[in-house]
Amino acid sequence: MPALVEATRSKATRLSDLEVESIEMFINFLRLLGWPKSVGEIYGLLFVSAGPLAMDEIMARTGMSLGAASQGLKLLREFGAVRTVYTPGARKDHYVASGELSRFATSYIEEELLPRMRTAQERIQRMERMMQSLPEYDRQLPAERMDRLKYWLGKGQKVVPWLVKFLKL
Amino acid sequence: MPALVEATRSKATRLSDLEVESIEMFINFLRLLGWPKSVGEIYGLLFVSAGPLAMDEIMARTGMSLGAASQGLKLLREFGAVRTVYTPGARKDHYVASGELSRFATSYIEEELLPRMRTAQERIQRMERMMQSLPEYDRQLPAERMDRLKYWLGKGQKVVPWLVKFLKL
DNA sequence: CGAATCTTTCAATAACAAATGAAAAATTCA
DNA sequence: TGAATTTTTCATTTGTTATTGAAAGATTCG
Repeated sequence: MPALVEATRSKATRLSDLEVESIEMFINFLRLLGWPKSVGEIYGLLFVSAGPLAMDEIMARTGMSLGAASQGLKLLREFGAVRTVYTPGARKDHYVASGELSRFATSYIEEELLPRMRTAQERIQRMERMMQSLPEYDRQLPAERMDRLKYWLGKGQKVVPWLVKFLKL
Repeated sequence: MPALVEATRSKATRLSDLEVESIEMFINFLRLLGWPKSVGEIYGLLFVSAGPLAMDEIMARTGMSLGAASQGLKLLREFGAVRTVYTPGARKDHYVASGELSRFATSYIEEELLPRMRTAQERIQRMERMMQSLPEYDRQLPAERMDRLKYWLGKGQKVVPWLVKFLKL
């Protein structure tokens, strides 16, 4: 039996109330950003962990599968929400939660919200061009709504960079 | 054959480029708030519509089912994103898109984000109490992370009401 | 009132997203 | 180098959410 799987079986200690509380909190928050439950589990566990944890420990404690642990950690690493720490004499990677919680919010804004706002901007331009060829009567209402949309998008574009700066500290 | 279904079949005119553009835009935006595609389709269509549309027209134009149209319109009505207008001599309800786009953002903040922040607040208090019983050494790191979380949550709680006010005009 | 029309509901189905775990790839150690 | 260990990948399975459409419910009109 491979060592990793063996460890997973034998080390399956129950989660403490503290860990459960933390995990639930992050599952809920990260779901808001469209992240799967497994990612919340990993981060929540690491958040209240006294020291770095290896992947097999995360698997054992949460009961999640190899693939979910690997992919979740990869994702969290990419977002800078988790990092590996050097552990002398250890072969496995060991992970700690980064304290930079704002990364979750800012990466959401930068990678989800802002791109969509840019796309919307382009769409609006195309739509206004298309509306030129509508008869005056058909143009009226949509044109008013477009104006409101542009106004609101402009607001968003003003507030978002400010918000990012504010969240980053 | 019921009149509604008959109408649905016969009126299935192709969507204009303008309508497609609008629909795609709103599908993308509303997905961000966790709303299903069908809702984006309805709102996007109404947004560029020159006049009120009845449910069967929405079904015919988008090709969506009776149930999806009914449920989507109900949802949009509840959020105040769509409203019915009086149409003399008409039996069917007729819908228009409300110009109040900020409703989407503010309802998301008020109904999704804020409740979770409140829950998090409670969890944090419980977690701090639980951490009392940890040995000093095990408490150190989690305690630091908790401080950062509290700091960040406090920031969020300050900025959100301000943001809501800003978006509401 | 009662027939016709319109709207909502909801059980069944389809579409989609997440989790699993075996196999491949990469890394480490002797 | 090569055996052991660790990590990643990805086809399959499982679970969740959205859509469908028939039936029930509500409304309108004569």
